[in-house]
Parts: sequence; structure tokens; C-alpha cells
Amino acid sequence: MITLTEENYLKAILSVSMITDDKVSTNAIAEEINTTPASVSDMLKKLEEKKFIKYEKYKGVKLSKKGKSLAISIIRKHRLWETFLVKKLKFEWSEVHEIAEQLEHIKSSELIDRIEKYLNYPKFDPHGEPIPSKEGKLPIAKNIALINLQYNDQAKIMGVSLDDKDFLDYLTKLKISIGTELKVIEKIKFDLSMKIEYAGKIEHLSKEISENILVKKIN
Amino acid sequence: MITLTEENYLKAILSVSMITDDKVSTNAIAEEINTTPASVSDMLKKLEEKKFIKYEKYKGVKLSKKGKSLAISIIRKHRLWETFLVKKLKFEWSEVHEIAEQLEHIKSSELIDRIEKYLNYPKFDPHGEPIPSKEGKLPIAKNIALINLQYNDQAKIMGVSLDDKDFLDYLTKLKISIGTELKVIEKIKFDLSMKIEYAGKIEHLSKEISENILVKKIN
DNA sequence: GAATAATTTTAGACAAGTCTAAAATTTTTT
DNA sequence: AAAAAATTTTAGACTTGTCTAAAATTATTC
Repeated sequence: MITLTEENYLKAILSVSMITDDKVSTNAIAEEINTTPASVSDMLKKLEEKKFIKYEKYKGVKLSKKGKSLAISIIRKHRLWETFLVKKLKFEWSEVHEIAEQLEHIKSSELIDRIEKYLNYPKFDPHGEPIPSKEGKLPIAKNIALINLQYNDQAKIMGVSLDDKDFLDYLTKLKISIGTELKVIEKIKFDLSMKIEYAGKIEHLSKEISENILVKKIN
Repeated sequence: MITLTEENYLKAILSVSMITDDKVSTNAIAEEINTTPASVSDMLKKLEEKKFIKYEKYKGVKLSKKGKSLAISIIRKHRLWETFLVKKLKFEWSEVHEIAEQLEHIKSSELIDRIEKYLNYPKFDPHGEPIPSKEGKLPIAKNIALINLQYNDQAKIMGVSLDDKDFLDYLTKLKISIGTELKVIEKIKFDLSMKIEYAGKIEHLSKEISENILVKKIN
């Protein structure tokens, strides 16, 4: 039996390892779930004990096959629930994260498979992130962050990589959503901000914004 | 903040007090949630502390206004989720209890209100139990248990008072469901069992079955 | 109305998960 | 390659919820 807390640790480890693509540090995990490194150390021992991770003291941690498959199944549940909340219950994309954080821990594979069917097997969640299959394949979105585009590049918004209410509310206010097409009209070296043109208007986006918007080039 | 465990205790206290309609004993609560009286004693102190109950040592316990309203809101969530699972996801009525036990603890009143709207404001759950309103009114079903009917009484099945998989599976096998009309054709004093006629056939029901079927007389 | 039985509470222990402060280890700097 | 800095782990304490065994209280019986 796995506890809710253990599930959240596995999710955090997967999340961090997606960025670093290597062994994950205690500090990184602590930061991800807002706790202390000491607590993380304690928990890593328990997860190792239960064979969810591969862990050597002071050397960092990796998910085991079992742990990774479990973490992916939680991501799957999270993204399907978010899709359900937006598509069926008409929530805004900025409102669903917190509720899905709870729903992702409901234990019933039958339930989530039926939700998936009820939604007609969606491939992406409302933030543009891919939904893992029942078999546990986590498709890697090959989109790039908006911040990496060059002057004059044109692109289409495919999703976001940050599920934060303030961030999503701001995008909504700017009328930036999935599918929006844009063109980079200026890049400011000093603060890594950029000006983009879309829907007939020009906006100035800070580094913090543009690094969390995922796009596909279209020129 | 209220914990999952505290919520389950409040639900148990409400559930027991519906039967006894009076102060609830420590033993009765322990039996309801399969724990020891000692654990219940410990928890009652905490619930009293948080003003969810009125409690005097050795004298039994009653829900406070705050506690009752919270317990009813959990019942509301449970019954709406069960309705959702059966009506939208096509689960059988015997399959939904365990899943709803988890879903009832999801913290978001916005979510449950939207589920209610999505289901078009149902008044009863799949087991025939009334769904409390947002305002916290728990309608008392004035149905009586089948076991209380007399020889020759005719009645219509309105629901069940036990949410147990084996029980519901057995009813399904007998083709007994909400709306079924029946007539009592024999009562056996010795074991309190009875024979009933419905849908052109006759079945013999034990005390354990008939005391958990709710009916309304129709003659 | 004592004695017995049943119920309920307390005492003390345990597991899960967390924390702070201190110790151990690894990494970086010079 | 030693000193300093950063990271990580351990030690010990705390909270929540649980349990068994024993003590306290209430209910029942003769």
C-alpha cells in the first residue's frame, strides 16, 4: 500500500528528473514540494525500502521501474481530471490545478479509465500537456519554450509548462491561449524579455512568462 | 482545518445518531468504523476541542451545529458522486460505494456544486437515498423497512439502507431494484424471513435482506 | 444495595511524517 | 590538497491517529 505522501514524493522526483534528466538531489526534491531536506532524506529511506526508488546516500536518487510507472499513473490521473473539470464542468484552466491535486490520489484504475473514455480519449490536457496512456507511456512533448525563439520567428502556442493560478490568470488576461499564433518582434538581451505580436496586438513578456509557454515553430 | 479521519468520525456519529436519534455511545461509533473504543475516546476529545461535538465523559456524544452541518455536507458529496458514477460513467450501483468513500473527501464546494448542476440537481442517489441540499437540509426518507410489512401488504421499493457490495449484487441477481412493486405473501415468525411476490415470481428473503430494503406501502 | 458485568476512559507505546540543530559527506575554491 | 562552502544525513523531538492493557465509571442482576 502506498500513502498519499509517498505518491507526492514520487511525483516530485519524476517532475525534477524531467528537467535534469539524471539523478535527482535531495535539495531539489525539498524545493519542489516545499519541505526541508531532512524530511526528504527520511522519506527517501522509506521509498528505497519499498523499492520505489534507487537511492544511495549522498549520491542522489532515481525512480525504479515500479516507482516511475506509479508516478506516471498519477500524472495521468491528474491530467485526465483537469481535462474533465474544464471540458465537462466548465472550469477555467487556471482553476483546476488544486482540485486535480486531490483527485489524482483517488485509488481506482477502473474510475480513471472510465473518465478517459467519457472524455473520448483525449491526448492533451487543458494546458497542452500530453496525457500518459493506460500502459504508462509518457509522451514527451517536443515543443520548445517561447523564450528560445529568435527575432522574426513565428510560432503557435501548444501549452504551458507551469500550472500556477497567477500565471494562467495573467495569460488569460492577455488573451493568450492554446492555438494562439504569434511572431517575435523584439528580443531584449538585458533581461531576456521579448515583444511578440499576435491577434493584431503587441505585448511585452518577461523572462518568467516566456520560459513557461510552450510553442511550435510555424514559419 | 479538518482531517480526513475527523470527517469519517463525524459521518459515523451522524450515521449512528440517525438510528438511535439520541446521544451516541463510544462503542457504537467504534463498531461503525471498525476501530477500538479506546481510539474513539481519544478522537472524541479532539472533536470536542474543535467544537464539532458536544461530549461529556461517559455520557455519550452529540454533533454540534457545526459538526452536523459538516457531516451532512460529506453525505451530500458522497451521494452526488455516487449518482455521477452511475448516471454518467455507467457503473453498477453495487460498485460505487468504495470510490465515493474517497471522493467525498475532496475539498472544493465549487466542485460538488458543479457536479450537482451537471447531474441536473438530482433529489435521490442510485440507492434511493435523498441528497442533502447545498444549504445542508438532510431530507428524512419516510420509507419503512420491508421487514415491517404485514401479510398481504403491497409496496414499492424506494431504496436500500445498506451500501454493501454483496447485498446489492444479490438484489441485482434477484432483479430487485428501485421501483419494483411487490406483495408480502408469507411471513415466517421463527427466523423473521418472508416470501414476496413481484414481477410474476416468488422469492424468499431472509431477515438480513428485508431489514435493509426501504419501501412505501401502496394499498 | 452490594456484587457482577458492561462500557468507557486513561496510560503508555507505536508508526508515519514532519521539523530544527548538529554531524557527516561531498564539492568548490584558492 | 587543505580550507571553506554547500549539501545531505542523523539525532531527537513533536503531532496525528492507532492500539493493548489496566483503571474508572455506569448499568444490571440477584
